[in-house]
Amino acid sequence: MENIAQSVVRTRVAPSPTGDPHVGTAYMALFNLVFARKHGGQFILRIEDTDRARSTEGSEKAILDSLGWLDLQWDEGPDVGGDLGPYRQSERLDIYEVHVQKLLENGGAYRCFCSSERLSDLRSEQMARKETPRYDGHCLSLDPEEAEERGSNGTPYVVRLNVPTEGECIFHDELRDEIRIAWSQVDHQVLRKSDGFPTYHLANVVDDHLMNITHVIRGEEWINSGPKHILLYEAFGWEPPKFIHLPLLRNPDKSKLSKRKNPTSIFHYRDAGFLPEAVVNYLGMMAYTLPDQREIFSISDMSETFDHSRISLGGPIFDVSKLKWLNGRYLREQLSANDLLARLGEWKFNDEFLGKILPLALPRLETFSDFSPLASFLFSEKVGIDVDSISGKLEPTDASRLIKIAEWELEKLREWKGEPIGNVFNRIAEIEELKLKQLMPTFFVAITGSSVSLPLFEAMAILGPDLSRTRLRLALEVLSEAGHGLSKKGLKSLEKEYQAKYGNRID
RNA sequence: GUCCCGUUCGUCUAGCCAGGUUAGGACACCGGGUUUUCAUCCCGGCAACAGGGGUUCGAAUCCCCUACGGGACGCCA
Repeated sequence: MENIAQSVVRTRVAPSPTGDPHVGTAYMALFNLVFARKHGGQFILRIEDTDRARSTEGSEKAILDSLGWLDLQWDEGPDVGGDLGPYRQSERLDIYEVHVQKLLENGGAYRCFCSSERLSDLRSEQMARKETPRYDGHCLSLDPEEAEERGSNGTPYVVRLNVPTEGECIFHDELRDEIRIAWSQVDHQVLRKSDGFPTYHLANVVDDHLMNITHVIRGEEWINSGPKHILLYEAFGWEPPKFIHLPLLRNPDKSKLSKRKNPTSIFHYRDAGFLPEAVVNYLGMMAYTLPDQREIFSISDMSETFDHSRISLGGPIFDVSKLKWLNGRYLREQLSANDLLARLGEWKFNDEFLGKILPLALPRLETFSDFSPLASFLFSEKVGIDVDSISGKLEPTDASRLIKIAEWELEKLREWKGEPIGNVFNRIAEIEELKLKQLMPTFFVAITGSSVSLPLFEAMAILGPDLSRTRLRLALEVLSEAGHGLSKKGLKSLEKEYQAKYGNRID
């Protein structure tokens, strides 16, 4: 504790802008934030957008917006700036380049010219021999000068970490004490890809050091990469930060929390009508209790009393029913009727949101009182459905298949708007050789809970991707409970079929 | 498969580090009360130290083994 007080504590959360803003990111951000606040330090937000195939601007904005919605305020970041920026890794390429050169010079890393074919052959050979797949050090034996020349001639190459062949890496985790991993277990990690971008490992270590991060609080999934990071700190002659690895949030089946099994997008909870303070409070309850065991607490309550040694290490299951109870307490105990009005206004009862619905509803109205039944599904988390209505004009098992396919196709959508959503269904109808009229009743009911409703594509656009996905999942559950679901085998063959007809799925 | 991390009610957890508790609280669930209904609220109930070996007068707590769960093994992060 004493050495924590001596230097200024700095923590960070470093999400990569791919896909939806994840509750796991918020969970990590919260613990980093309260740790920094407790010790009078700073909390930094850094965007790790080194995967140029998957990173998107939209996703970065979503991260900023969602963490902002939760009131997890960062002291430095890409939007607010700071003295040690830039805070977006894609803007720091020259910095990484300098450091890569340093490693190349001091032998901490080496150039590797192996083709991806050779690498994948190597991998399959190793798998066949039941060995752990890893790089065999082929290019390590290259003469460095010769390698440098080949590189400057334009031959594509990657830069790999030079890992000791013997001994073990010992490092400390503040919650687990000593962790020992044999160097023989550590792969010669690629540090710079052939496109010139750094990988996570390099960028992360360089940035954490240059941004004076004192405590790296991150998910348990990183423990095995610890040796790579320690090795990099050593190669640069830097003192490593302290590490705190938090247990991972889990699905009810105990696997790592994933959107396949649970709503993981922060926006899902916003759109489904949760209060940000309740969501944060719940996240704080995962793996942690305040010293006095309070259940209702704010970020500042948690900051004032935070003690990282109270973190429990079993992976907590993200259980929505307790979150709902907690949200209910916030609603009932913290809000007056007037507050509630204001909050409902912030949520969906405002001109902007209603304004999107009204043009769709207007042609379908005879009286005002027709409006609410038409639009109520946009204000609900889920809708009431049964097997018959869900099946529509399809056989129930076909409905299951098609809903699954739609889920996968919808995930590919970059822009969640009516027209592209419509295109998805048109494409499915075409490929499956169905008329849209046969296909759509199922989706109408799944999304709106009724066959009398607003135009579906526009309605889905308004509902948002997260709630739409939840409804499709619910429909699948209803079908499955009635015995019309997809078996494990069926799902596998569907995936193959899907890949053949529609192309690869994305994550 | 190899390595790493973990394991207290169905779930979140307290207790463990500094061995002695009827193993406590909360969610969920069940029952009762209040409420014109429902919800809230109140009362009650259910339910756990993964297993086996040590150490000790005494183990949820310290040590070892086993089992189980999870994670990592990418030019993803």
